[in-house]
Amino acid sequence: MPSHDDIHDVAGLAASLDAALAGVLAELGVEGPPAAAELGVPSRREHGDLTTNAALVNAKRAGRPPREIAQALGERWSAGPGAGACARFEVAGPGFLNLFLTDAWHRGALARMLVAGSHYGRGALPAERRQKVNIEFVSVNPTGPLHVGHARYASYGDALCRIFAYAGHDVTREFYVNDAGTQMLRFGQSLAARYAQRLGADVAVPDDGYQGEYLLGLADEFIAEAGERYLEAVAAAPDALSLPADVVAVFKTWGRDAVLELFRATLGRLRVPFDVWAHESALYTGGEPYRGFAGEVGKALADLDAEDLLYEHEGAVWLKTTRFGDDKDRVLIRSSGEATYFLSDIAYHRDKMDRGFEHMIDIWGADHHGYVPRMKAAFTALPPHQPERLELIIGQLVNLLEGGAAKRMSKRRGDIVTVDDLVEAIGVDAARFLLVGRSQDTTLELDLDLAVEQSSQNPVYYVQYAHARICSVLRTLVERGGEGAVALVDEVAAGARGLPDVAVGPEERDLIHTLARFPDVVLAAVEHRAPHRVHTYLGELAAGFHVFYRQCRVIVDDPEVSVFRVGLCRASQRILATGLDLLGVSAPEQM
RNA sequence: GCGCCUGUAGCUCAGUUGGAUCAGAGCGUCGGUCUACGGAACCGAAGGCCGCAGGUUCGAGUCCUGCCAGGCGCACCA
Repeated sequence: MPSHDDIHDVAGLAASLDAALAGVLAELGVEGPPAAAELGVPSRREHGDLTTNAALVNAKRAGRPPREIAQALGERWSAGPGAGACARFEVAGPGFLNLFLTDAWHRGALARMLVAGSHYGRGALPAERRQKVNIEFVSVNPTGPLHVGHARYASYGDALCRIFAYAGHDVTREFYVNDAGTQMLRFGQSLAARYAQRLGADVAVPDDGYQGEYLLGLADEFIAEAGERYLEAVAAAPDALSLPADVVAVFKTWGRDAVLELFRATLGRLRVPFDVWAHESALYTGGEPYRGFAGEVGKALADLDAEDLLYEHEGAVWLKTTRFGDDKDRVLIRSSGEATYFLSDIAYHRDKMDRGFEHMIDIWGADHHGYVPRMKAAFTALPPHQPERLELIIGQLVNLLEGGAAKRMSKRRGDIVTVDDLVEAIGVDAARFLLVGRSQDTTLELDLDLAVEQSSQNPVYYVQYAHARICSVLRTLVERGGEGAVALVDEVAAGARGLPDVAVGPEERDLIHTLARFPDVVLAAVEHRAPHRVHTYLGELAAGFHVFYRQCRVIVDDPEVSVFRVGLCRASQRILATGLDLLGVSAPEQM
């Protein structure tokens, strides 16, 4: 929906400047297209409404002083495509071109935003850059409740998905369930032990099992469903570790499904939905076995064998990951005959490629970053050998403080602060805004006591307040008989007319500039995989609105001024709501 | 020892991927503002050699190198 042919949005204006620049350079006899320049809103009002470094960037190739090129560009643009938009221009500093735009341009820009409504900036990604993308995140093994660390990745990943989709990508959100392997075995054994304990038998939870109390609750649920049917079998074993596989399997499977239900509920409360729940265990079933493994795992082994990348050593089967930059080769099949986690992970990514994703993103915690080189190597080893299609994003950890001291969490000890605890304490909106407010590259300091104590001054309320305030103003306007102004703005939004011909004041101008940046912010957030940019932007937009609001009354006698300001309110309201939604935060109409 | 991330105001963090007073925001502290549409707001002050030292160029918080400090990793665990 983005049209780059209208000068009343920044992208369109940039295109018209590019055209003028090309003309200037052509006159100077420069071959080829101009170097990419930046067009942005300067931080200082004196520097105009928009400013570009186009002359600076192209001066070297043109062999002329930057200021001279800027002057020529300004003249050519203001006389040509910029005729109605340019009030005046200025060549500044080493060669910046500062553009001072007319009130008419600002009104036009605002009108365009109103027409776009809650879709302003949607589809900002050019068609050729849109892809079918799979984003996998959280992906924790289903052995216990989600903790605040997971909440960060969940919030980050979900926001990234929303922003990708908004910008134009076709996004699939995926949760990989690690329900095979040793950890699940321990989990099943632990649950069996708790089950027996609840029924009066003396079976200990394995030392390296899951000690958390939540297992008692799960055991009770299990008893409610299955009764004492398995008590004899469990109590007969000398200890939980030596339980027969078929008995453990019952607890493993039931427990997994129960925990996954908890995940769904918790993530649902956090507003983090998933399209696909991919089970590791499912990778081992179906089709003809290869090297003793069926399903996707067998296919992966066959593929790697065909590339001549497997070998046996000390009873284990290894993959030559060193061929692709890893420090050492890695085991795929242990000497015991069991698959490693690495093997199923390879099979899993192979399957993702099979499912036709052009681009795949995995979001991992920093504690897994040592795993990156081997995963990259394995992915490169698999046909069609396109490592750039797999992107591994490493998110830094959450540092939990309690009483000013670092708190260490351990799921096996059962000593954790859960996502539900956090949401219960400060609410979903505050939690999500907090968790997604910082770059994923930096460790997040989370002082729970402080978060609870200060939740009422969480920055999220500043942004939400701006939205609620606008809703309130518009309500009041209607109550006082101002439906006419609202109706006129509706007509502008429908594209039926323009905004009235009023002068645009400095605060109004600033607010329009900020609003106009939104599509660029969305693009930058996609480009850098950085939802926190939307977070930062929303703070600036809310501030800009509050300043405008303080200075400019919306409900005034002059109907034209009123309509224009209602338009400004409406556009701000829409963009605030859209931006908040991209972060999974609500935009309340009153607080 | 090797690898990844981080080091900006008292605290928590931005800084549009090299641009102009670029030293920024929020919180905290101190002081102001509206008898009008929501004061969860607005305005102002104090507070920083952007970890340290070199380098690259018209120009560096941003890029390169070397140190220093913190976090996280370096399994036939996941």
